[in-house]
Amino acid sequence: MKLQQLRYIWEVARQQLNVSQAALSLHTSQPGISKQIRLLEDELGIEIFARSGKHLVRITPAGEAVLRTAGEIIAKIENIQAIAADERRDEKGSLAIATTHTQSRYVLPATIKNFIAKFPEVSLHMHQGNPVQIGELAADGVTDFAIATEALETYQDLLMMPCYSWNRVILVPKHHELTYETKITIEKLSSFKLVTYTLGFTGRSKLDDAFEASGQTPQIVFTAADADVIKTYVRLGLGVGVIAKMAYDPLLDADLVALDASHLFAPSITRIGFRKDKYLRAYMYDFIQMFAPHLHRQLVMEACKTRTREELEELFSRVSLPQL
Amino acid sequence: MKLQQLRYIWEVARQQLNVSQAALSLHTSQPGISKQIRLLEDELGIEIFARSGKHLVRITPAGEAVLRTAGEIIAKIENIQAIAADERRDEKGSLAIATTHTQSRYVLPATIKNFIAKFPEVSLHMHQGNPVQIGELAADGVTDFAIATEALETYQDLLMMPCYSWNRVILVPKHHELTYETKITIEKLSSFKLVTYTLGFTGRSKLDDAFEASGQTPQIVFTAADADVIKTYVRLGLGVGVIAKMAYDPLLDADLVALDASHLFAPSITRIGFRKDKYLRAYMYDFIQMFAPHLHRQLVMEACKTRTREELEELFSRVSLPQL
DNA sequence: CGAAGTTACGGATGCCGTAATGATG
DNA sequence: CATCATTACGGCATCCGTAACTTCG
Repeated sequence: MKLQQLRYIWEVARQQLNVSQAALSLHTSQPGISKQIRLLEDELGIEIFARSGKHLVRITPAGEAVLRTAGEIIAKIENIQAIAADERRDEKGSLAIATTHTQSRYVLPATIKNFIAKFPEVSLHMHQGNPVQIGELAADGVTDFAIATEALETYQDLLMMPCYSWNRVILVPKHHELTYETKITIEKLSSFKLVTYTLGFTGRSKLDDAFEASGQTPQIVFTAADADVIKTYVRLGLGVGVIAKMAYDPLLDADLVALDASHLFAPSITRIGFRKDKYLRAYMYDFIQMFAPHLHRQLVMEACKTRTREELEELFSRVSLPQL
Repeated sequence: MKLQQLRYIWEVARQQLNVSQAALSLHTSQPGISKQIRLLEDELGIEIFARSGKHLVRITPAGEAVLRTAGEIIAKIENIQAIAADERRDEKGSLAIATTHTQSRYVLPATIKNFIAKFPEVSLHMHQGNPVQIGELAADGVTDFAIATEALETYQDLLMMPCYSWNRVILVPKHHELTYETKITIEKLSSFKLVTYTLGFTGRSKLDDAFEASGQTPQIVFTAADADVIKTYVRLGLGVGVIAKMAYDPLLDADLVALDASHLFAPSITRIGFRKDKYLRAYMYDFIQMFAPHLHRQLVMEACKTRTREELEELFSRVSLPQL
């Protein structure tokens, strides 16, 4: 069994069983991969991929188990390389982040600006997706970090740490009637057509919860995965926008008015996470702290030592989160 | 980086940095290992072993981290092979058990007899040692299982499951005055010279606890790691023996009398354990159940899923242990 | 018939073992 | 001086890439 072979089967699985695609992404030849997979299967005496004629059509049950283990091995190999690079005080490296539009467009730019100033030799790779994809990317070891607000509890393998708490603003054109309200209520808001995030994005669930709790049914006429699209439709007069506060840019969005809605919705918490068995390069700890100042190296290391969600929550219960 | 190189550094570390020894144990040549270690260190750009001249004298701090990770990788490679062997329904394999003299001499023979009858193609390897060594052997992946009564709580990486509960007998020559006592007390026992287990072996701590609790100081004149030695000295008239009940053989020890001492000491629990990240072959599940019938495959799998000691204890709190 | 996987084959890399050399205590 | 690690070197396996072939949709 060779490491290459494990990388090959892993990449083939990642590329939906397309060997040619895997060859491209690994910068090698298709026949080489094909052959090595065959050799590995022969050595193990089992089929990892089920074939229909010459095509790989699915992963066998045993293959599932082998691939999972192979993924863990590959991650640990990368850990060894990272340990060595840290020991060498090598400033070069890469940082791959999976996150949502909201984060990469509105929150991360400031952090990343500082980060590249301090670590000019680290190459950055942003992967955008919905929270489920983000979780998978980090859990599969494709990215170093996942940053998102929703749906990240579901990944057993990810260690998630709270970064900041935030709430929403109501976005309306200038002189909209809501701008004259002294205190907007959920009931009042229910009477308007709303434009907000798609289900599963950027704390959308808390918004639904608030309406549900007050017994109102919101008139949501349009949803989008990112605030830029929402703003566009608010400008078109489609309805009242409800977006994350950090997604309102006072300069670029000067034509719109943002009304604070913290009293209407429960705050959401944005988290950063990574695989539990991941070795973090020194600059990765720095990145985390630049993004969330309370997450200093010491605290992150302690979080890594926790075994259960309860312990983890207890650890962070003593930490006060920044409010956005 | 190659898997061989990881195996090499791992074995060198295991052999107290003796490359020649590692070469022997890996059935290869010393220069080959030497060279591959150098190549790996060059590739990583760090030293894994610190050298004084040409001798490896210690492991560098970075080397510690690399070696730990290498050990995990090697274990996972073995897991892949085990998954494949199970899938092939291969009855061949090996089972390495680290345990104490008490277990291998008195308790395991029955289990092993059944096991080899059912799995004649599995080769068995017994490693004997003190509880600390036993824990290390299993934690390092040298053996599949650790079976012992003491000191196994300390290994974070091992999943320990209770097998049976047992207590002690007092061992005396025939017609010894204790054989005429209707109910032996701790106080009475304190008045005799005692021969029992060495500290750290076979539930010795419970024995000390019982004397401590009653404010007595036992007169322990001789200790040994195994009951055979203890019996020998009881036969010599050195003192009264206190051994595990299962170590008394009515046939072979017919010249001695075993007096039940369950009322004097708290019961001890013997446990079986293995590395948490270990894949268990089908026959390993069978072995566990042959040794401890309540530990059926389903239960062991559930135990593997627990994350904390509390969860684990809760799982087993509902299970009644056999009493020996 | 085009896309994708397998077979065939030649070249080059590199791993392993033997033998010789160099340190170490 | 005996033990142990490193260097030197030759043979052999094997891994890779190109080219040709085959199969499936």
